[in-house]
Amino acid sequence: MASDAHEPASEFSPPRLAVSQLKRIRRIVDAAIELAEAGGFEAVRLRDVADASGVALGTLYKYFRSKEDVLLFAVNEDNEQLLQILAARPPESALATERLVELFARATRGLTRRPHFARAVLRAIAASEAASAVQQAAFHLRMSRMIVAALRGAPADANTPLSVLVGSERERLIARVLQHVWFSSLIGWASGLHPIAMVTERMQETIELVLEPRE
Amino acid sequence: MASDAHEPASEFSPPRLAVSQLKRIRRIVDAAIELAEAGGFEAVRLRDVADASGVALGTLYKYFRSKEDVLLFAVNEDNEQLLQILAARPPESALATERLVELFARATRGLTRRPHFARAVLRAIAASEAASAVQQAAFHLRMSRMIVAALRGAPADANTPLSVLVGSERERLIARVLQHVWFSSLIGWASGLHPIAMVTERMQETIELVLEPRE
DNA sequence: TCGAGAACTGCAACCTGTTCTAATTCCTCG
DNA sequence: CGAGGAATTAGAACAGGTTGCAGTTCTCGA
Repeated sequence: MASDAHEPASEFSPPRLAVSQLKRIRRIVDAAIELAEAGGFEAVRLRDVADASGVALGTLYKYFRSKEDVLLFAVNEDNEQLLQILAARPPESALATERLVELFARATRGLTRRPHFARAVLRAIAASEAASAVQQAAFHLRMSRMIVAALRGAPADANTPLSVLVGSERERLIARVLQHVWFSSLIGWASGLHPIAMVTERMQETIELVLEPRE
Repeated sequence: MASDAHEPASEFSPPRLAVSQLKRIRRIVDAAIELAEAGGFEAVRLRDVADASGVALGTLYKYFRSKEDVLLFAVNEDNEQLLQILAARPPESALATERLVELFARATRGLTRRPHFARAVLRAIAASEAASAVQQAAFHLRMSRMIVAALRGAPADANTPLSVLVGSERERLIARVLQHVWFSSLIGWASGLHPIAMVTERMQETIELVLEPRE
């Protein structure tokens, strides 16, 4: 099923791509991001993406399986960047709960700074098929790494490959729970269930519930 | 935006529908469920749904805004039934954690008994627009009620209207967190990220993390 | 340098969600 | 009963994701 030429820059298949091809991919992704920023998921019409990036529709489909795939790729880039930033400037508070709250506040702000784009990628994540599971997993592993780092008050390690698991059993459990709540809250925001501020607020409550002993 | 004739049986607009109309809706929903059970989200082609239920496409669109809307309606029915069952036969364990684990085990089993249908509705939930937020909210409120009941070891109340909030602040927080984790895990399952057994396992871990004092 | 094969292009075609329309049927109220 | 309006129908039409194809261009190894 999962073939060879697909999934550019995936951390799993060695990139046998010429520079010109990488540039094409870049243009495709950039065009998709731009359209998504302007009008969300529906505004990303692949015909337009192809046009804007000076590429034929067929070429686009050579590199990406679907519309979701393009957006998933974009959000993974974003997320990778977040990891880099957090590695460089970790949350500074002395309290684990505060560090986590800050982590999620930053992540949420980073994502929803471009609300249309954020809604678009959330929709792409939620609707993605098994074929794109790899992308999802990468995102997940990256977030876990950041959460564990925040729990420990250590800077996140942006260099070791994602396949290396980090953290104790309990730390990984907490990381999973927080990610689930975050993701699900974001979906709720994207569906118009609640405003964005509530996402951060919910994360704060959740972090306190999970980390602090019962009152 | 939200108009009048839309959203049959919604708990918000008084049902001014003739019996014949209710029957049409029933046939539509049943046909959609059947197709979803057979082949998942993509197999629910609205032309086929209309055909199978002996209704014109236009009529279908008179009662439902979109494909997602039909599936959302179906899953809400399912969920309503779960609430009824739980009201009649609540989890029996003496321990709150065990009652919750059982609640989610039952809910998960009930949903994924028909895996294709489950994937279809999860996709519908995740991708739904603001227009369907009402349906989502109803689902959420119903789940909250069941969770709070399980926390207390009391039978769920299936009769008071959903608009009445139940539980203390803390109980509602726990209910939210558990729902988020559940939903997000299910999405992960639906995307092929992990097997269904893992959903139940993750719920168990999460419930213990949230309810039991730190080790 | 040359030729084979891969990459790319432009474009048409297909599918399915969604919308629209012009008839037709049904129901209700006077 | 009869008229008017709502509900329904069949079917066309439109949009955008996805696929397929025939021809052109690029690239790379011999």
